[in-house]
Amino acid sequence: MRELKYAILGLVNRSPRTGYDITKAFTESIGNFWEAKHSQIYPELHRLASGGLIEYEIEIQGEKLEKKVYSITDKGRNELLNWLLTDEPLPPVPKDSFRLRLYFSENLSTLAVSELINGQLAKRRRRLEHLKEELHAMEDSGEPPVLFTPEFYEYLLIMGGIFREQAYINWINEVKRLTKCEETKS
Amino acid sequence: MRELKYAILGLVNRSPRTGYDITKAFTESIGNFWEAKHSQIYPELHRLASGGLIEYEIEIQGEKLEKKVYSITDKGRNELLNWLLTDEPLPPVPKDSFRLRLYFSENLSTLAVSELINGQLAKRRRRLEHLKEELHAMEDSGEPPVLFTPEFYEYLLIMGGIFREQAYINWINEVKRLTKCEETKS
DNA sequence: TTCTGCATGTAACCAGTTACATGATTGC
DNA sequence: GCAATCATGTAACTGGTTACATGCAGAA
Repeated sequence: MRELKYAILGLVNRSPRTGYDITKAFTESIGNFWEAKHSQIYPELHRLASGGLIEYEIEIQGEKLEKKVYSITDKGRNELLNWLLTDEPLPPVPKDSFRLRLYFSENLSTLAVSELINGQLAKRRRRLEHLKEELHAMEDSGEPPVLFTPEFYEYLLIMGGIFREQAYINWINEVKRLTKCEETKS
Repeated sequence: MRELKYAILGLVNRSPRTGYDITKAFTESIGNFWEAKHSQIYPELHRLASGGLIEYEIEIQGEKLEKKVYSITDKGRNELLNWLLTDEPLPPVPKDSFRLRLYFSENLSTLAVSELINGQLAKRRRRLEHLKEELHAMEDSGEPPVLFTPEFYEYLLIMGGIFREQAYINWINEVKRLTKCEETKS
């Protein structure tokens, strides 16, 4: 628990950045397995700063726009490393509302079920395509990522998203196959 | 949103049951994609009952133990069907703290990274084995589930869990392969 | 000058967890 | 008699979302 804390520590550990930068990061690569809105991030930054895990300098953009550029402290880096080394039990399975609907589909007509399934399939395919584009963008931009660098781990995590979404799609296809075996059996 | 509501409606729609029964269901098959504790379920049952979506009769167990057996009303069944037919955008990606740790593993030694990875792999394998046992238990107990029955959908959902966990394991194995390519390249 | 993006915050609410609290039943 | 399990609830808290609220900077 308290994992947003470590997500933020990990980001400001890579380089000093503003709350806005951090918010953006959660919509980019890291957003493939952790999301957070600015309304959660700003209060957390205040907590981390008052706990001495990060600190900030005010930078002026243009004439008078103030931005707070946060960087990690030794104490913060310590807590981050500590958390990275802790071994925790598997978290509960992710809640999944498509699965919940399918589970109760005994109440639907076969047509409605197939619409439910095909709708989900289309959305999952779109998500998969986005991830593949991200991966290809990384592969096209110069050398393959050097082992154990941030870019390397980013690459692995995008790959992880692709595996996850591909498996979801494979499962849905299997579901389609099984729900249609009366049609195809004849 | 408000999805616990529909999970409960779906269950009491299958057959009348107590809060305790519902709680148990969330630790069994449905627990592979939705979890809830009794402390969340009882208040929700009160809300659903006062909204007229379910109703209960008090049954006496033994001498004086009262249990409330809830059943669905027409209004409740209607809302359930309605929800089953609604099409919603994909929910945000599930939060995943192993992925978060791996993402920031640039701060770990290669040994620590491999411990992190192997620890996760072992836990995922155990979860996968449980799911496979559930599936085999279903397959062994008599006929294959009849299409479009609750048992059929339960079967599909356990299969879905297996696909999900298997993909996670496949990804971790790929990560292992990539993080060891210096060793194996020579 | 107008629109998009940069930048920071708070308040109210909702979902979910942990802990507290109690008591009956059944099988050994 | 004791332990496991059946049975139902509440309170305090944490994490996260939605909505409210404001204002500057840079580019067209």
